[in-house]
Amino acid sequence: MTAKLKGTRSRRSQGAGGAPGSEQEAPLSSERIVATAVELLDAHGVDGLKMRQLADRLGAGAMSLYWYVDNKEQVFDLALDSVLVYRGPPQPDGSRDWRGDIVHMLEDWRACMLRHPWSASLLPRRALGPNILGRLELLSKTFSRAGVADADLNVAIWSLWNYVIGATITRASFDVSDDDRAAAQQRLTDLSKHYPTIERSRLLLDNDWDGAFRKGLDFLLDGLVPKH
Amino acid sequence: MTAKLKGTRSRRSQGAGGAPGSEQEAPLSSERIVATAVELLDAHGVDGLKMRQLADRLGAGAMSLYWYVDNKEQVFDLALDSVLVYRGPPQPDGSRDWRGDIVHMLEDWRACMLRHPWSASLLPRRALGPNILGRLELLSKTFSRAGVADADLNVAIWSLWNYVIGATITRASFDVSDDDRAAAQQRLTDLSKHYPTIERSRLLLDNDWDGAFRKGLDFLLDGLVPKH
DNA sequence: CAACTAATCGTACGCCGTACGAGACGATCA
DNA sequence: TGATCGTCTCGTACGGCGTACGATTAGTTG
Repeated sequence: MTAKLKGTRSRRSQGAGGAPGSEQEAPLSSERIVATAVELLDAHGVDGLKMRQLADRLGAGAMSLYWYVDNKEQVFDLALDSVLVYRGPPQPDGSRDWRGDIVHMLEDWRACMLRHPWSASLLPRRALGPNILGRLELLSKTFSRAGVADADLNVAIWSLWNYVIGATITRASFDVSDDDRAAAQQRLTDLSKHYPTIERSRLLLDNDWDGAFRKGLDFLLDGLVPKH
Repeated sequence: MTAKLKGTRSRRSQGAGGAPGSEQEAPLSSERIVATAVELLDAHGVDGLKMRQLADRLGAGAMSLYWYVDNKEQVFDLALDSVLVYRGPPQPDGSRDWRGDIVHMLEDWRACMLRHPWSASLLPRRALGPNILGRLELLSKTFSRAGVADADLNVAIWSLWNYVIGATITRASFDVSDDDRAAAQQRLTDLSKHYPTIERSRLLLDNDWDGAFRKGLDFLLDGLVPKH
């Protein structure tokens, strides 16, 4: 029935009667669907992804997608995981700078998600894909290398995971399309009015997000690994 | 036109012809709508809240709700903020145990959100309500009391905010209805199979979430406040 | 030729949020 | 008294969504 194996691919209709000059469409495939879904998600956000529009963009009928994916949720799962491929730490392996490796891994993770602002908020409520698990596995291995084990290891992994997810979601939620940046700023300024400490610190207005992320990360790592 | 002021309230129809014994409904109001929305969100999650069902539960027609709220998004905003009221730290004020106050505030915040698992994931993508801002203001004041100021204060607030949000979202996402707890466990066990370090540490299976939250929080606070 | 499989997609169904406008009711005023 | 108004309720309808179903086409295999 609904076999999801990539079979041999060949033929393609290009209109009626062989009219020349019509554009050549690549054949439909799971990969193309996912790649196009990522484009649309980047452009319109989570709520802006519609199956019909996705199919349109691929030059296909809406229901054709369902030969390759079970449902819209699976599109989310695949798009999310596809965005989180990790090349690995700069020094392939035996490096003893475990802390540098971890920081690199987490900053890269955050950067990947900020490049696709929908991804962070999607991650916690969707299934874990191989790329995400690969990152977790690598993180665990690196901590082991640093001498963290057992219960401490789980505490470390989850603390960092939580921190990275939270920081990225928060950061992404403060991004707005340039169109209404002014309006958003005004709204935040007004909001602050009745909260003096928040207003004085300009907490909602300008922040060095990257620097703050890095600082909190350092503090966490200071505590998470044994004295030295 | 669409005035949103709570006016004088009085009459209520109770069916046709004055049939006796019909149940008395409280009049519709913004408060009742929000309270019932919270009930439904608790029961069915973010995607499970439908305007028609909400109206049904209130004994009203679907469109009656729109006299009190602009749209569904506003229902989310109000429900979210309504869930985050904060009673304040145990020692009303002048206490010098700023760290205890902060920990209390953040653990209470996390507890509030875990009581309503939909709230954490909603918070970052919805408008900030007065209760949330009140918590932030109190947090800022407490840090000021501890001698943290200016840029450091913003770093501290956002690091903690990120950590709490991330921890709560992650924690909530691991909660499943008891029905399919077994299935979920099995799925995670299978997943771990190909990731040896994850499997050995049982990272995805059993965790002391509360303990881990508290530990990471302590590490963050250790770093965020000046030596002493 | 027939039978089977892989792939495409038009149509239709049920559900959603909500625009619109008609009504019901009490209060106000001529 | 009746006309008018503001407040509140809700039936109907519209457009858009995800997707079930089954017809259709084309290539492969006998």
